[in-house]
Parts: sequence; structure tokens; C-alpha cells
Amino acid sequence: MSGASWREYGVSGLPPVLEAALHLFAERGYHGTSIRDLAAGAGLSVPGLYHHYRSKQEILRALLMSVMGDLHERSRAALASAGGRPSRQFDALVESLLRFHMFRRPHAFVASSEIRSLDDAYRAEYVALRDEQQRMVRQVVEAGRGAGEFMTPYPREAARAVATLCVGVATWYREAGPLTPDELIERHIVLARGLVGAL
Amino acid sequence: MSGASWREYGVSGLPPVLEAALHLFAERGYHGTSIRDLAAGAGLSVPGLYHHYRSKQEILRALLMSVMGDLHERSRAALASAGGRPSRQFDALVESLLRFHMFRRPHAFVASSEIRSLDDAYRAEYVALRDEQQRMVRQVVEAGRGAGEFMTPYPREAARAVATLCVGVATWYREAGPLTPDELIERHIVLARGLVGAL
DNA sequence: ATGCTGACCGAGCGAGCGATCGGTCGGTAC
DNA sequence: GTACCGACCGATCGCTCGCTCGGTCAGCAT
Repeated sequence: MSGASWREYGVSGLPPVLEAALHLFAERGYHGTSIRDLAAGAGLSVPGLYHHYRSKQEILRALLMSVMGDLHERSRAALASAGGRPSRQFDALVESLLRFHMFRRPHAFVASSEIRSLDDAYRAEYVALRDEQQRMVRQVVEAGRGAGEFMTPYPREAARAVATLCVGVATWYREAGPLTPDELIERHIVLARGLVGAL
Repeated sequence: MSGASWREYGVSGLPPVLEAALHLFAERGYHGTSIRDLAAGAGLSVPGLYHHYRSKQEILRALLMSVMGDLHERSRAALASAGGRPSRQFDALVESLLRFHMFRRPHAFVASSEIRSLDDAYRAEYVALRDEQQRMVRQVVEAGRGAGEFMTPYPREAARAVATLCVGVATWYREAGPLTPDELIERHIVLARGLVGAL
């Protein structure tokens, strides 16, 4: 999760409690999952679980922060590996977002659907990370327009649409689908380029 | 909600209990909302609420079905009002989807985020409605490609992207935003046309 | 006047909730 | 050998959950 390439996705390396929380939250939601479900999923007793985390809320926070940290690290790595041209940066960033939302599908799904279950204090720091992510896309799109590489008349809306498109992958992607991940990525990069009016 | 034009959005006309459920579910989610919250929101006692609905689950079902029914009716009306050319049908369908996700934002949000809280039996009938909605977009895109009006090499993925784009509006749209609804709709129709390669 | 019906409510049920108490146990340090 | 530590558990706390029981009461028909 740390030194690896932004394109590589192995096991997610989450601590056992968070791994269990991930799948339970994805299936039933935070409020639909009890502390006993979490303990059973992690192979622990209820007090055993409280030995590792101070509250149910802290489990949610630790999970969301870990997921957003991973996404953020990969996005920055993708941008950094793409050289100076905005159109190349755009392709890399979109590819990275697509891969993340395919190969970390439950992670991304829980991260976006359980923001509202976070306590106010935690939510603020989380939303800051999420906005920074959005800003990365917007800045690349605006840079591309400035460089004459993207022709969209609405760079702000186009950037948001690109982000929506990538994030939306987590709602429908299935491993058993008719297309390979690489085929899907290629097609969606084409769609994303269409959104920003790439030449 | 019944005989009106697909472009018009007044008060949503939901029964009081469902109106309360809508706002509470949007804010805290189904499992995060108690039957006491619902009763208080509707100005009723707990047994008073059970006089109108047999269970909490049935309240969720009634709400989601009402929302999907409205969406479906408007989409069909939009298509029917657009004449025979696929590109006109596409514009009308996209506009209708965008309007719905702007002016019925909490409705659409709850409908998409609380599917998993529906019991299996109810979920099946709901998903059927949702798939039919998706199919309407796909058929228009494929018809447009067949008629030589859309040039996308990936009609299936483009159709899904258009639907994702429209549905995504419900996650970020705010009345207080810098653009008027009509401006937003115009820009997003341009983006959607870009996705399908409209001429 | 009586009886019926639809719309409600106060009180409270058993079950399950998140969280905590006071432990036990296998290791490591000295 | 003994003192300590992190990792964990059985039992149980006070509370809230979805739901129900046994009513009340206004309005209307007979």
C-alpha cells in the first residue's frame, strides 16, 4: 500500500477488524451493522474488539481514512508519473481513479456512502480530503484548457462529470462482466476525453 | 404528480409520513432513523404511525416506489413528447433525468442509497424498475447510433455514463449554486451529447 | 340514544444495542 | 520466581430498538 506503483492492486492489507467492517458496512451500512457483527466478522469477542478500537465510530473513521489515504497516494503518484503535459496527466489521473474504483470497489463504495454516518468532527477532516481529490481533477482539466489541449466550454462541470464517471464505476463494476478491466479502462478514458473535449 | 408536464416540479405531494421519512432517511439513512424519529417528524405518536403503515420496512418501500414511479412517468412523458428522432429523444430524456435529480434531489438520493436497506422481496421489484430506466437510456443511444446521429464506438458504456452523470447530479446540486437550473441543464446536455458523440 | 369506524395515543413488551467491568492467559524481562 | 504487559473473554450494564396492547374520541349512520 505504501511504496507500490499506483497501478498495482494486491490484497488491501487492512487490519482484520477494518477488513470485516469494510464488507459488513458495504452490505448493510454502518447503522445496519452491530458491534457484535463486527466482532464476529473479525473473529473476536466484543471486548476484544474494544481492545483495538475505542468505539464503533472510530472503526468507521479508521476505515474511511485508510481508504482515502490510499486513493490520495495513488492519485498523486499517477500525476507525478505522467510528465508535464496536462493531457497525459489527465489520462493518468483518470486511469488511476478508474482502477481504484474497480479494484477497491467496496472500499470506495463505503467511503462515499458512509460519510453521513461520521460524527461531525471526523466528517470535516474527511470532506477536506475528498475536496482535495476533486480539485486535482479540476486543476488538470483547467490546465489542459489553458494549454489548448481540451476544448470543453465548461471545464468546471466537465471536471465534475469526469470525477462522477470514475466514482460511479464502483456502483456497477463486477469482476464477472464481459469486458476485462483494461478494456473497461480504455473505453472510459475515451469517454472522459470526450467530456473535456480532448483533441 | 400525475397529469402534470414532465418539466414541472411543484411540491412533491408525498403523504406526511413519507415526507418526514424522506428527509430523515436522506440525513441519517434508514437504519440511522428510528421509528420514534419518523413519528415525531410526521407529528404523530408511534402507534399513530403504525395506523398508517404496517412496518418501518413498508414505509421505506412506499417511499421508494413512489419516487421511482414519479421518475418513470416523467421519463416516459419526456420520450413521448420528443418525436421520432433519437437525438431529440436523447435530449429530452437527459433533460428529464437532470431535472428530476435536481428538483427531487433528496428523493433520488434516498432511492439510490437505500436500495440495500430494502428486504429481498421488495428489492427485486425495485431493481426491476431501476433497470427499466437504464434500458430506456441505452435504447435511445443505440437507436441514435443506428440512425447515424451518435458516433460513440461504445454505446453501452456511453449510455451508462450518461445515466451516471445524470444520477450524480443529486450528490452535488445545491439551489444556492452559481448557475441557474436551466444553465446547468444546458451545460450537462452538452456534456451528455459529448459522451455519445452526437453530431 | 346507540353503535360503528377511522384516527389516533400512553404505556410498555422482549430483544438487541453500544459499551464496560473484572477478570484470564501466554509471553517477555529481570 | 515474580512482576508486568498486550491480547483477549464472560457477564452484564443502562438504554433504545421495532412493535403492540388496550384504550379514547370525534364524526356519522341508524
